[in-house]
Amino acid sequence: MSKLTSASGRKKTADATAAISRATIADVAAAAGVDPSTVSRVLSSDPAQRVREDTKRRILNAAQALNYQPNVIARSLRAAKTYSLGIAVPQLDNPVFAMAIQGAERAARERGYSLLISHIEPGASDAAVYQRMSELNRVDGLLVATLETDRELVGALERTGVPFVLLNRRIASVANCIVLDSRAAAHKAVDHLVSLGHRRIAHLAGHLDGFNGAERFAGYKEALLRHKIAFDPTLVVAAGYTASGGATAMRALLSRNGPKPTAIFAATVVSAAGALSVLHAADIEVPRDISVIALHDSIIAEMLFPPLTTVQLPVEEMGYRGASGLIDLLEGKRDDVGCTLPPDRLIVRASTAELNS
Amino acid sequence: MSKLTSASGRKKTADATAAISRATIADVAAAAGVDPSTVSRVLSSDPAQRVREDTKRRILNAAQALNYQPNVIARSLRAAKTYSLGIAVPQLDNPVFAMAIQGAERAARERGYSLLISHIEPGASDAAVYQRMSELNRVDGLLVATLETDRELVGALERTGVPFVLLNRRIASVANCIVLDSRAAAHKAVDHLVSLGHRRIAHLAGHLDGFNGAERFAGYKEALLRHKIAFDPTLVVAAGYTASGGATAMRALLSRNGPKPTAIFAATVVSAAGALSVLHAADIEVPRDISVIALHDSIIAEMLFPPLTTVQLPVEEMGYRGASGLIDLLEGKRDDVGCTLPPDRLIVRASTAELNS
DNA sequence: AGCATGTGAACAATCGATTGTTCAACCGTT
DNA sequence: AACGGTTGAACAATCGATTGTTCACATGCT
Repeated sequence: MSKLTSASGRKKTADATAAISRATIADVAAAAGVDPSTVSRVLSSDPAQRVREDTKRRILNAAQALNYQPNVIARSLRAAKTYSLGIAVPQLDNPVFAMAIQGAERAARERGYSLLISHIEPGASDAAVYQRMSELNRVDGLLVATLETDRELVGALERTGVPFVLLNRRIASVANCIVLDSRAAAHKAVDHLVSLGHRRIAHLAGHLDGFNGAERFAGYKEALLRHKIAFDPTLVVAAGYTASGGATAMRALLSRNGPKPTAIFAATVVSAAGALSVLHAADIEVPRDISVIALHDSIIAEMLFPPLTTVQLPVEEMGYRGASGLIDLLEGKRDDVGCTLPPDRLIVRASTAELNS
Repeated sequence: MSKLTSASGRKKTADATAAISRATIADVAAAAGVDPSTVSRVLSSDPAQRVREDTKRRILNAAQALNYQPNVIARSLRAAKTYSLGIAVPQLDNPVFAMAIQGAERAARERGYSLLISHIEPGASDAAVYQRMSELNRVDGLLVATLETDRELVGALERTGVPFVLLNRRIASVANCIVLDSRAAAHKAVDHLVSLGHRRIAHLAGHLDGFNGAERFAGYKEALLRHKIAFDPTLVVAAGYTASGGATAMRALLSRNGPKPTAIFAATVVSAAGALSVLHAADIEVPRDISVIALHDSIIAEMLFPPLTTVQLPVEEMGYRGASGLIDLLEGKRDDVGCTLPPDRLIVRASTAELNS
């Protein structure tokens, strides 16, 4: 293919492989009888150059006839942009991450970007993952959504030289964070329990040294205060974000001295699931003997027994806003994209009930 | 390169932006005092060209000193390969898809490929998604894992001209399918129930016109036959792959005339979850009154009440094999990659028990 | 010594699209 | 009719890496 046979030469003989080797801009130019640069300017509607109406029409017709699609790779090389974003997640099977990815993918798709996914193996450092993604020049920006409370994370991210947005975690030195208003969500959950008459409300907390865990715990305390309920630290147990953590924490609560709580506010559906299994095993009936509510709705909530009352959080939208904001950043449309998303709504299922004193 | 300014020129002034603008092959060549083509041949250990040992050393040193990473985009343009695979999924929050993606990502990463993810919006045709991925010249191959029983799917895929591998679905005309041995898994599940003394075993089936639904149903029938249990069609209800489908099917089973089944074999954990909620509501205790087993283990199984006995299926490995095989295909290392993966093992939890007649 | 051979590395084209620059044709003006 | 100005489009360089070809020099041989 030494001498431009690629443009006209191929088109004539390539019917058999038409689906495989796509038309290039040179093919379109040849068909329209113009220079490739003119085609480029017409198709990207470059205002720096005027083009006669009928030339424009010829080009557009040729492009359509050949089903021309610009080659993203070539464009990327020239523009030094990949038109793709990277996201790395520690666990794909956690619905929270799944929904965040789904939102991010939607935003990327709408804006003509691709979403590149990477899994952070347990034990591996996420910094290494971001490093790899950026070193290969494969992404223009990174979405960062990890459970890890890594002090070095931000430093590592900045060293990659690639713009990034943090999801579901606020770090003081980083402006671009999209977070859920966990505090407001906690208020909503506690308000619901209080409205049902509960006052001895326990909290299955997340990681108290992490952003979300701390926020949810703070919201819990604030809500108690607002309802003039004394805060009892023995009613708070860290459960992490796993079912077994929730189970362990629930057992701790049950074996505690003093009157049993009449309601549980769990930081996540997953830990609530663990708690429910312990309650079943202890023959404590939900919601007759104890009410349970958790933050963040997911398909799992509906499947538990009893179906779990939750405060729904806009996780899909968090992913959407994160990706969309990151693209704004990359395209210079905005300088910072931080925002806090309020909880969606309370979804009352069968795990909470009026206190029967 | 008219006058090498890009190579040496930049390096001298770019300390501030060092992290952003990476070294190119021209930079390495300049530093080693050789031609870029020589650098390329040394770094890709091209056997077609011999290079003196000390030249080789100079180049390797320069590359290391500059922390040179080949630009994937440029390489892609030249090679007409993107070194990335696409995968499209209908629901990200279904753990089955999540695990398949995780496996695919692992394989891709190990082989130096990226995984590009796309979500198929409900109601949208997956064909359109694959079309889009391939049109943008963004992927070398596609992993196809959909629930849809789309007759036109294969045609649409072939029209993209991009090699593909089907996951979790066998289609006669397609050689490259990685599937789970649903039939063997069904045997395992039924065997377990029979070993506990059950003989009136109902089946919450998937979609009977889909590959997996049909296979699981066939396996169920075969296993019954092997145990000399008469097949009773009224004990089979299609439940699809949702919790509400499982609930509806379970209600149908309970309202059926004739003796109640003593055990349920559900095609999926999700439909089993729906069934469990109906059983709870009807005050039928599991496993005392009825045993329940489902195919494919997931984190959800552990969270249900009671924790669900399952036959674990190698879904992560399915994704791994799919991606790995697809790359073999692309690199000409293999011509076909079909395989059937046997079920992993039976995981006995609390939802199945000895029949107490 | 002279010619054929071989070795090591530079040269240059290429992938497909974008964009700064050049240039020819045409217009109206004096 | 000559000239300045505008318009429309071609020309050519570029992004970074790969690879077929060329070429200078050193070596071997008779």
